[in-house]
Amino acid sequence: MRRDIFQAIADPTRRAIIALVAFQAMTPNAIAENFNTTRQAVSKHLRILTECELVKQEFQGREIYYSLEIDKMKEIDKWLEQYRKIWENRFDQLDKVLSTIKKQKK
Amino acid sequence: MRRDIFQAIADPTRRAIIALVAFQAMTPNAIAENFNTTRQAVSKHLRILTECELVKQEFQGREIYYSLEIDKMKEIDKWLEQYRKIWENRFDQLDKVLSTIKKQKK
DNA sequence: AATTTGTGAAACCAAATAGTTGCACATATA
DNA sequence: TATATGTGCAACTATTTGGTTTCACAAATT
Repeated sequence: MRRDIFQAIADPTRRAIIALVAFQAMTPNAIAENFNTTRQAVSKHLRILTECELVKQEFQGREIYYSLEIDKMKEIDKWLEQYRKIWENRFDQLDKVLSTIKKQKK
Repeated sequence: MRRDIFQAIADPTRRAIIALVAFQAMTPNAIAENFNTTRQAVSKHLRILTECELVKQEFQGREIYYSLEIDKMKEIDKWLEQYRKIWENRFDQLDKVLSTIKKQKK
């Protein structure tokens, strides 16, 4: 069970759950109402998301509220960082090209 | 075969391939040298990456050079956007708290 | 022309995945 | 106290996944 964050967000249902609990903490039942699957299936997704700390649990009596652990999302951002540099560099190069064209016009 | 970009980056070998071809275009054989799997396994990963347009092929005789399609990476960035807003907002709120504390000190 | 090299694809396999049903159990509510 | 409710977990299943081996075939090289 290699439960890394990339594998966690690979499943579309899990991404939808993430989107739901990003705005407000929700119970498994409330979350499950939004999908065509059983509550147990959602529960399994929540377990995976909890295991890799993408969501956190808050116990309130017999209810469990799940909410997004936003810090963990930054790890994806961190991974993207190196590639963002690449596409920003390309923009820099485009800028150079554009400024060269402007100079030629003058 | 639902081949979306999130599923593509879920596999660690594929992320490693992405990292390799980000810097320079490489042939399947050259890529495979970096892993403990067969060339054919790498070929399958390349097929998946090509299918969801994360890498592009450049044919040169009988060799095929693979390189990163950086634009596609932006889709992940786009998905992260909504969550980036959240963590940036939280920073704003932290800023408010900090400035309130500073005021109280005065 | 014969051989080597670079590649993709098909057939097969073990493991992982996402789902289901059925359960256990603690907490509310009557 | 008896019942209803909210939840997680185990067992099972069909499908997907990542890997291997074997092959086909075109492009280079001899």
